[in-house]
This record gives sequence, C-alpha cells and structure tokens, in this order.
Amino acid sequence: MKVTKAQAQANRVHIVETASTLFRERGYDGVGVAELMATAGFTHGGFYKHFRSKADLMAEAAICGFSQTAARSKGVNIVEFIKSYVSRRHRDARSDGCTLAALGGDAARQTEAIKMTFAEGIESLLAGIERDGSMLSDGDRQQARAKAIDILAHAVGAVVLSRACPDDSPLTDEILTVCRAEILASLTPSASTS
Amino acid sequence: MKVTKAQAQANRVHIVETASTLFRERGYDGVGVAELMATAGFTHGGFYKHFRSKADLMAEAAICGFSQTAARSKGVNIVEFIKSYVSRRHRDARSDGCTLAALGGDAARQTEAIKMTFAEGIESLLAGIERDGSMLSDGDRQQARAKAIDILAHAVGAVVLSRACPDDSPLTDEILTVCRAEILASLTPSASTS
DNA sequence: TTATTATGATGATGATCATAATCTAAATTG
DNA sequence: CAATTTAGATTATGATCATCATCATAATAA
Repeated sequence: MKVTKAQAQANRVHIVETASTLFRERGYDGVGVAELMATAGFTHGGFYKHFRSKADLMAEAAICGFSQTAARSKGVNIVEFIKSYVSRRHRDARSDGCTLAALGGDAARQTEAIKMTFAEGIESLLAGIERDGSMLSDGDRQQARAKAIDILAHAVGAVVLSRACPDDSPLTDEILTVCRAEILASLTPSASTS
Repeated sequence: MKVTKAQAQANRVHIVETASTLFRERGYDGVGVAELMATAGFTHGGFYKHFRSKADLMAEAAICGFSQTAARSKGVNIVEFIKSYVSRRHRDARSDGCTLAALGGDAARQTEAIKMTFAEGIESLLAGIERDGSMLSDGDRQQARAKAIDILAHAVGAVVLSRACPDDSPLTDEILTVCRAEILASLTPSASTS
C-alpha cells in the first residue's frame, strides 16, 4: 500500500497523463475524480495526497497536454503542422489531439488559474509557429507574431467547427478541407500588404 | 397548478430560452435540470412533461440560440458582423453570444442528434454570411460558400482562444485585435487567386 | 355538468459528485 | 534497527445529478 518515492512520482505523472487524455475526450465536467483514478489504476481515496483539488489537476493536465502538442510539433514546419492539425485524423483523435481544440471552450468557464495555463499553452504553440518563419520571410517580428496568432485561431476554429458536426455530415469534412486550403494559401501571399 | 394550453406552451418556450442562456454560460454539464427549472421559475418535477430528456432540451436550446444569432445578424453586412463577433463585448457576453463559440467544444462530446442541430445552425450562419457577397463580388457561388466557411471558422476560433485566456491577460485582447484585422483584410483581397 | 386529459408540484430514486478522515504498511530518515 | 513519514486503500461525507411515480388540480371535451 506504500510505494517508493520515485514510484509515487511516477504514479502522479501517470494520473496527470490519464487526466489529460480523459479530460480532452469528455470535458472537465464529464470526468469525475473516482473514474479518473480508477482509469489510472488506483482507488479515488489517494487522490488528495497528490493534488489539492480537481481544479489543480485540471491545470496540471492542461500543461501536460500542451507540452505534448509542443513536443510533437517540434521541428515541423508550418505547412506540415497545418496539414496535420486541420485534418480528419486530428478531428477524430480528440483524446490524443490538441488541448486547445478539445478544451478551449471549457477553459472559458474555469478559474483564472486554469486560464493562465491555457494562455501559457497558447504562447508555447505560438512560439512553435513563429519559429518557422517561412510564412513571412520578409516581415518583421511583430508581423510574424500576429500571423502566428491568426493561424492558430484559424486552425483551432476549423477543428472545433468540424467536431461540432455529425460524423457522417458532409459539412464536417468540408470545413476541414476549405479551411486547410485557405490557411495554407494565406502562408504564401503573392503580395503581403502593409 | 395547471395552466392553459397556451400558457403551457409559453412556459415551455421560456424553459428553452433559459436553458439556452444557462448552457452557454456554464456548459451542458455545468447546469442541472433542477437548477435550470428553478431559474425558469418552476420546480424540477414538471421537466419531463415538457421534454423527453435533458439531451432533448440541449438540442432545442441550441436551435433557439442559433436562431437568436441569425436574427441578430439579419441585414448586417459582413464587416459589421465580424466587428461585433470578434469583439471584447462578444467575448465577455458568453451567455448572450453565439452558441457556436460558447458550446461548439461541448457539442463535439454530445449525441449525433445534437451535433445535427449544430450542423444546421452552422448552415444558417453560413447562409447569413454568404447572403452578403461583398467579400467576393466577382467570385462564383462555390467560392462564396468556401469563403463563408473560412470566415466563420476563423471568427469562432478567435473568440474561443480569447475566452480561454485570463481576463487580465494581454493575450486575450491581442488575439481579438489581430484576428479581427486579419479577417477584415481577407474580405477585400487586392488580388483574388485562382 | 360530468368525464377526460395533462400540467406541474411533491418527493423519492439510485448514481455520481468533490472532498476528507482514518488506517495500513512500506519507504525513508535517523 | 527504530522512528518517522507518507502513498494509497477504505470508507464516509453531504451535495447534486438525471429520471420518474404519484397526485392534485385546472383546462378542456363530452
């Protein structure tokens, strides 16, 4: 019933990862502490030895999710990033996909502390997009950031809209196809204004 | 304790409107039937005389919310629509704003029946955007629809992202400002490709 | 006026919710 | 090796959850 310090730490990490997946799949309000711990392989009693509250875990799970996405998009150029982000595969893999697309709407209803982790997560995604400056090779830094923000919002909106449609609806694919093409087209403007 | 047929119908409508507001503010899982009925001015017992289930009400509330937004954007040109949609005012008025921006993320986790109402809601919003064809005066119909889809996803993404940030975060305003400008700029392209 | 229908209040159902006190056994510390 | 700490199981807390059976009553139909 007890476990080595390293094992306890590993268990904690495992709980956070499990939560991150489960929350993305069913929303913050759709998963209870008991089910969460059971899924991670524990009884729910030990939960509060690891976290001060469910809200605390939500914040940690968000950080975990964002770093997963950041790690996955490491060294990937924007074109590839958009192609994989605005895709059927990503749309159908909610529990494994971007935290922002899966829980952005839920975050709006959570505490400021949780929103803070989302803001940081957004910043890290922006950094990843900005790093690959291929979409504005001649622009200044401020424009690069603006473009990154715009691309991210655009891509998240496409995935959220697509997911809100029935699986067999033609609209769900149409949204992805259209937005993917538009975003990619906006990356290589024939003439950048201002 | 009983009420005229017309009154019962009015009560039903009132419950749907209340639900539409409450759901947008707190999410589908964030509002219970009891609280919902209490807010509407009833006890929770009568709920199932009006609706077969909570899920049924979610669908009806979504339709109600979408028709509100459609009515509000009636006769408004795209520029004005975007200006009001991608705005601080809209971001802060979740319970009164667009159902898609408030509950699009939640919809992904609901039944196909509810997603169907979202798909229909999206179509009605698209129709509103397409009707005002000022952004593609020389384009064909298919391009107009594609552009409408793109604009809607873009705008929804901006609001969702902004709402996921803390109220006092500079990022929350930056997202809106940047995206609003980019969307408006995309409406009047100096040279439309293909 | 009488019979029928159906609204909506009351109250109960059994789940599940987040949180917590208690206890144990093992790991760490001395 | 002894003392202390603590992970995690057990169990309990009191709310709240969606759903429903019951019932009085008032609106309608006969």
